[in-house]
Amino acid sequence: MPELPEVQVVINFLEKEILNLKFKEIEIFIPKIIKNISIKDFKKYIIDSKILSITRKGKYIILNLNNGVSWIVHLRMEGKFFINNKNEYSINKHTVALFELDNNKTLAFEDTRRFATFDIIQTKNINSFEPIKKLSKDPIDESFNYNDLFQKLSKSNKKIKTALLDQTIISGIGNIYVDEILFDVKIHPQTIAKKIPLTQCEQIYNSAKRILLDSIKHNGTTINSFKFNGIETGSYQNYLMVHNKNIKECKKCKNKISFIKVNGRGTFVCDKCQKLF
DNA sequence: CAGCGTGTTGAGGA
DNA sequence: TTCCTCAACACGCT
Repeated sequence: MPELPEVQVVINFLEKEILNLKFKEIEIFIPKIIKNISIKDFKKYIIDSKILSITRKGKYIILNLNNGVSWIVHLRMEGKFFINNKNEYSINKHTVALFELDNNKTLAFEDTRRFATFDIIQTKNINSFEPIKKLSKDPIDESFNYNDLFQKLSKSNKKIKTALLDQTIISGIGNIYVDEILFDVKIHPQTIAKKIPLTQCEQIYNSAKRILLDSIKHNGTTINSFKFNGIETGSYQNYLMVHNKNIKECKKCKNKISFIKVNGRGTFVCDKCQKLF
């Protein structure tokens, strides 16, 4: 499900539903999701704590609690939250965890492929938590600077698509939006990153920002599984220009859209519109 | 039945 | 050492 827009939509939903509530009982069905702490301590830190704020770093969701601790969630491929009235959620084989809240509702977490992660860290140490420490800024961050992006890309021998998926170069972008961004700026995904000039880096930044914000406005993209209760399913899939197997020809030049592999990732590209540098 | 996938990491190679 | 690639993670869908 999740790249930056989908993660932000999940956060917007959670903010509306669970801000200022307290966690009560917790059941963990798939223990391996909790990475850096025991189940016992995970429960100890979360039970009876109040959710003060929910923030995002790249694709990480960070729930800040009133005991100085933060619960960090990464949805990876298929992590999903569900909010229900108490006793109305039915536990199934994909249920990872079930949290009882102090307003007679429950927060459930499901993950079909079991790649999602939970971590617990002191809020003041969030930025030294290794996976977050390594993240670069995302394109909707006000302080994002495309000169910095240019500096990083100009040192990289990776293909531009691979570089833009590297969360230490720029965060928040995944396999769908990277294809959309590169189509928008007319750059072929196999272009070597260091060959891209500053002016194109500025365009990449502008496109990325516009596309990600636009997608958030449409509640994200639903290809297979991005849906959860309490919010209408995203609709940005209707606005995608290339990354969708139903798009057979280029919306700009009518050329056939190619499907290639770039570093093992399925990639949609218009060979006519997108220039290889 | 085989192949594929919206993400990330660690092992192994250059 | 540093940079890069690719398999692995786990499971449902085509």
